[in-house]
Amino acid sequence: MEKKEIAKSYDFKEFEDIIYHQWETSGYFNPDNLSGEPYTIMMPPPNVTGVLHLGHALENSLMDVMARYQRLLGKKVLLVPGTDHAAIATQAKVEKMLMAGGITNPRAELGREGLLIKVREYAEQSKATIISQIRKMGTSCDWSRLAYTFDEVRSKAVNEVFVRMYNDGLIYRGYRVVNWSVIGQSTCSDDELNHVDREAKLYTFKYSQDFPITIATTRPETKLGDTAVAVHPADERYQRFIGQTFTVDVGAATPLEIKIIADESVDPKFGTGALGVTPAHSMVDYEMYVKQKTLGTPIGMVAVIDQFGKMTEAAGQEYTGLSVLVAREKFVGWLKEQGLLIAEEDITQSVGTSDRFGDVVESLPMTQWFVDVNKPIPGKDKNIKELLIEVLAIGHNGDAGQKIEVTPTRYEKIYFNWINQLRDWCISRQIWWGHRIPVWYRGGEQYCGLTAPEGEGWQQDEDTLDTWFSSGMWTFSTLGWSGFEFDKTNDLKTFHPTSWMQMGYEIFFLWMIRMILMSLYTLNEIPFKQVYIHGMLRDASGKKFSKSSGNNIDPLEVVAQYGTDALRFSLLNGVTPGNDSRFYLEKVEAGRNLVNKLWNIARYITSSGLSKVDILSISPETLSAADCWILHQAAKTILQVSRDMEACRFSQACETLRQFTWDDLADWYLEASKFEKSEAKQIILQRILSDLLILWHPFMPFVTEAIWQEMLLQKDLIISQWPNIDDYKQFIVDEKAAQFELAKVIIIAIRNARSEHRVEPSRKLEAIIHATENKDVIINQLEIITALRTGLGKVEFSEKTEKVENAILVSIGSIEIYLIGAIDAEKEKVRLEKDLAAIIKRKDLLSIKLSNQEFIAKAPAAIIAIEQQKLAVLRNEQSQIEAQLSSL
RNA sequence: GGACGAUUAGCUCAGUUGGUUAGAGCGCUACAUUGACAUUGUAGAGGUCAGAGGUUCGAAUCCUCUAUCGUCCACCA
Repeated sequence: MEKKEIAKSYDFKEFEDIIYHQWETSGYFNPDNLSGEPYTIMMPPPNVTGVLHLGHALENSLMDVMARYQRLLGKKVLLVPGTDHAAIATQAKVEKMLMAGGITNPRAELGREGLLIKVREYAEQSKATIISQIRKMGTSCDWSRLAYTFDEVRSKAVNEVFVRMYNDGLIYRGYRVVNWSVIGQSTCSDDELNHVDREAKLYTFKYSQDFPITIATTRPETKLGDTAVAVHPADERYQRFIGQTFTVDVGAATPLEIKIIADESVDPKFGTGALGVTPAHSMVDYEMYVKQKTLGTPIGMVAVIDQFGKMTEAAGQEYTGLSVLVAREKFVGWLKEQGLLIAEEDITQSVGTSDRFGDVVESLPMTQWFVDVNKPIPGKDKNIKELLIEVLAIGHNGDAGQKIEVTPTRYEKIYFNWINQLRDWCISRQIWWGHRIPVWYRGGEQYCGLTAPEGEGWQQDEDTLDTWFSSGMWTFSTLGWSGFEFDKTNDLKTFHPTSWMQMGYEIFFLWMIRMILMSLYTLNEIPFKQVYIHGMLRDASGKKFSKSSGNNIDPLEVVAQYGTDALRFSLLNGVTPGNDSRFYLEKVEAGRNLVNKLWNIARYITSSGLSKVDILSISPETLSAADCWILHQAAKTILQVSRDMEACRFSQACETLRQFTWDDLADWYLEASKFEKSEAKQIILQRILSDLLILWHPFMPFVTEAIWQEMLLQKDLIISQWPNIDDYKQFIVDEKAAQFELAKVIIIAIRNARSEHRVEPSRKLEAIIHATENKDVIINQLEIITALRTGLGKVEFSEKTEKVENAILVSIGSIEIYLIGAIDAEKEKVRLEKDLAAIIKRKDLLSIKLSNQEFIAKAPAAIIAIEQQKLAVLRNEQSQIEAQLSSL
């Protein structure tokens, strides 16, 4: 057979783009061309705010590892790629760029349509970049199903769900206190806030000389809108005032009516133990306001700050139009003049800032749209909160088959904790980039529908929806769901609920909860069966990657230098679910070295031509100890890796594979095969290589595919079959495999001894165990120890063997070791005698090691059996769930 | 204040549900070198598994407490 010259090292540049193109055109990324049980993963859609970073590279690696593994198991795998329009994030980014370009107020100068054109241009450009980057990572996604949260199908789905929820009374419009970004001119949800510590002054004062209670505040200007003072109900100092109302004039438009109320949440030990209540400008105070209202003892609400961060007329003539900071000084000045200010103290305060715009958010009462999480869903007699708890606790409607599993499980605890404090979700945003709220107004009329109502004079709501409203629908909007008539698309029936979802813990609640909520509400199905939480990537010193710290690394640059496989390996190896990991180039280098090692193993194995005979045609009796051992190691590896993959222990799987590839295969078996050549060895090597490529393929798709095609001359690695150990089983003979383990120990001991005696080792001193054939060999460690100690009868030397030149045969017990590569056999013999003498001196070490061998000697078949059982358990559990699901 | 992590070799981290002698990668030291591979090979040094108690035949692993670091949530009016 004619063979072409294979390069000495793997050149990824020569293969990656070509191979990706092959995959794409092969059609195997598209499950329509595959058969088997469906397996679905929806790519968490990257925001169209720019280019992909290493975090995305990690996500792509994770989802692709799983997708490729499942495909090799023979499943109909769907991995849907997509992008997210990321409402606020994208608009904020474009506005910043426009402002940097000289447009001081983009919204005012460009208008709604004008600004949207700019944002759209930017988004489209980002999308193109992102998509090319995903390709570069080797992600095996179905490009024919590419989705975008803001495209036509997805937008239709958004409107459809909004209208349904509106009609079910789950979406309502209300006047409530919300987080407001003055710079962004928009609301922010609680989850979009970052809490930062800053210096503040705590002022202690009284509203008036005759007011009985002293209060403290860091926001004196808001006190112009106070309507109550709250104290702890058990606080003896203030109990007698509870229920009373005082009228005080602090300069606001109308004198303040301050009612003394009792509230458990007041800490009697903090400050004066009394709290001035400003319902309009504090979330906590607003909640007291609501509580008082339900109790039938309402208090007032006065907004003194407007949406531009300026004081309103309600704050009084002197304050109207002032910024909050100026108003604060003015009010403090007034308190001083009046002798009402009692103390002023520096404290550190934690304030909420807008995630996207960076300014400190104001709490303002506004009319906004909300999703009610406490109202029972019509026809389900459970509210959203209860549903959210149910799916993780016992499964949807108590069905264990509809239970969501989270890896690692500790996140489940955090989830429940979080759901308990879930408040109504504010879904309206005062920005323009996003799905516009499908509600129209005319006079006092309000209409909600998919399209504008008939008739003149209807005005659509100006606001857009929170970006998570659309990404919450991602698991099914990507499958073409967009309303009643599409409810039962084939894709939806086949691929939903999806099988596996992975996300970073930083968006665990933000996104996961919304996906569950949307899917349960819309389809009455869980969105996914398993969630895998990954940690954040940090730089070598443990810092977060960010633009501001200038430590950003472009994944494409790493790929250009080391190749995609090396990068993927470095991202997956040494990383455990839910934990942060550090990224540094040495790790990528290690990956590259491994990739190259694999390439060279393959090069060596295939260099003498390919055998056409299959492993099954070998008769087990003809195998040497080394053959038997490597087949056993291979079988064990296959089982362990399979188990690790089932349990999402990707790092562990990498480690197991690396160990087998480098230590077992390259360093021992391949070396042994150099001087114990046999036809069987070639067949075994070829078979192991072939299976090894399949095992590695999810982690390093390119190099495995390159070897598969270039050296094994085969096609379609991507849909080949995950190795099965049944073919290996018949070759696993405990005694033989154990003999090789034992030989390894002896060889290492000899090497040690050489090294201790500073004996120059001959060039390439290698050794191999040769099982005595046609004899029942029983490993008797005592026999061996005795032989080594005494150097008597059973240790023999011979000058040469028939098979290899310059080799010395040493027989120890029933084991024969060939020491290979000796230049001078006579000299070598003398050395070896010395070495053996040294070993005998170190008998403690040796005997310990040999006693360890005793364990291994019994193990091989038993280990295989145990591993196989464990894997079966893992897979069985899953197939039981599948069975339950399909029976519904 | 509440919750959740982490603490293992010089560095970065594994450790599969308690099991014989605690592992890997990188780094370091010594040695080797023409045919699979220097993106290499062989060997070596290096650990009181944060600390203290407890459970157990047996603990890095389970329980309690302490210390240090980190993250999230709530919050200081």
